[in-house]
Amino acid sequence: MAPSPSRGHHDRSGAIPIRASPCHAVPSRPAEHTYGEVNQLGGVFVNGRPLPNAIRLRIVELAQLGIRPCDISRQLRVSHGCVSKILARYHETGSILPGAIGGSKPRVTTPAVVKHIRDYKQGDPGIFAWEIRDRLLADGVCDKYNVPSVSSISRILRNKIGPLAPAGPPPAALPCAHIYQYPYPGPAAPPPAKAGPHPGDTSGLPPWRCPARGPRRTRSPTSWASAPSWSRRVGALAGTEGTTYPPKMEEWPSVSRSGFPGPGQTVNGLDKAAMDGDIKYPQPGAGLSSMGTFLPACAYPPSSQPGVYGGSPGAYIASGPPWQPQGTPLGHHGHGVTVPGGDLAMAFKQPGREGVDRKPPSPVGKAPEPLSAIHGISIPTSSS
DNA sequence: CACGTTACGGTTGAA
DNA sequence: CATTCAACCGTAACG
Repeated sequence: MAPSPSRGHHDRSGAIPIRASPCHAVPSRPAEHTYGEVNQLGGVFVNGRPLPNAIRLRIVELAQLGIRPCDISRQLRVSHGCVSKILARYHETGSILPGAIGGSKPRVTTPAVVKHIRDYKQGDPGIFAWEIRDRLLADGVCDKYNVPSVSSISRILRNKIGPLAPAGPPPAALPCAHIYQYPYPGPAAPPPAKAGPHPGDTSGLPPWRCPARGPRRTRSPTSWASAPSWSRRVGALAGTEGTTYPPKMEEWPSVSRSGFPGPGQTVNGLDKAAMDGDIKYPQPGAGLSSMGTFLPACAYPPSSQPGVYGGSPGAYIASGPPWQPQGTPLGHHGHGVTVPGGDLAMAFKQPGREGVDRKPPSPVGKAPEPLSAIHGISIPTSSS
């Protein structure tokens, strides 16, 4: 079918000339073991999957240090579009986490909604689905974003209310708004939450922007930002107190949500282990230097993964793009170096830096300080 | 050259 | 259990 129905309107090049992996992994065989592809910058990525939180974090951190997006892009070997997107999101939501992937939107057909539909139907058996929809809106049961589609209502009528069965279980009457509650179950992590979303505390990142709270989106209702609730994977980091992590771990274990542990703490508990994992993830790249060593891995838990970034790092990591120009000097410090995200975060917390951070992409004039001071990253601002 | 935007191919997970 | 669908992803390329 149409590839991207909703999105496009203009067709850029029509056919994508080249895909990311110039050399080996031919796109034609996606599933097998092509878990890593190499982009034009030599960075490794997995098509369809979010970048590791560590990298996302790094992007934001570097930006806060005054590094220009283009330099961040080069340094981390992440496409500038991606850098741009992540930074933009961070500015807007305060979170570096990717949006919730997959699944469905929050169910609009909550018991309460179904109950109302049933009521409407019982009250007027001849009522049309669209009328029900209107009434849901009119009665405030739903708002325009939550209201079930006409087809959904039809289905509900057919499947759940078909025979006009007597009302079922007492649905908690929750106005649509409640649908969007944060379900975070997290038994494991006692949410520091209420405490106070202070900048810098658990969130780790110095929000140079206030934490995303409250309605702020301008995009589609379901988009990431608005995604507070159902996107269980989102929002842990920045400003939000999410704290509960999906047991699935299918996502990124520590780095992200643990939120860059503050100063001196063991990173929440998983740190060590998680870090270990990180260590195994070598980045082909150069610029990352010490960073590179611990970055991504965290994201890809070896064994538990269904198959994705599994097992051998080697498989995932292209040993380096053939065309890879530089041979990083920083290449590898022993793997022991890993500076957990926490360090970086701490670095940020330095007083004084704050002033600078607020800088959006453009103004930045100069990098205030050589990152090297922080973690030995050298920024080739002049590379080109 | 920098960077915002978007087509595209991809993954994910609820329905 | 397999399929469908709609969300998100990052890259590459356009502008």
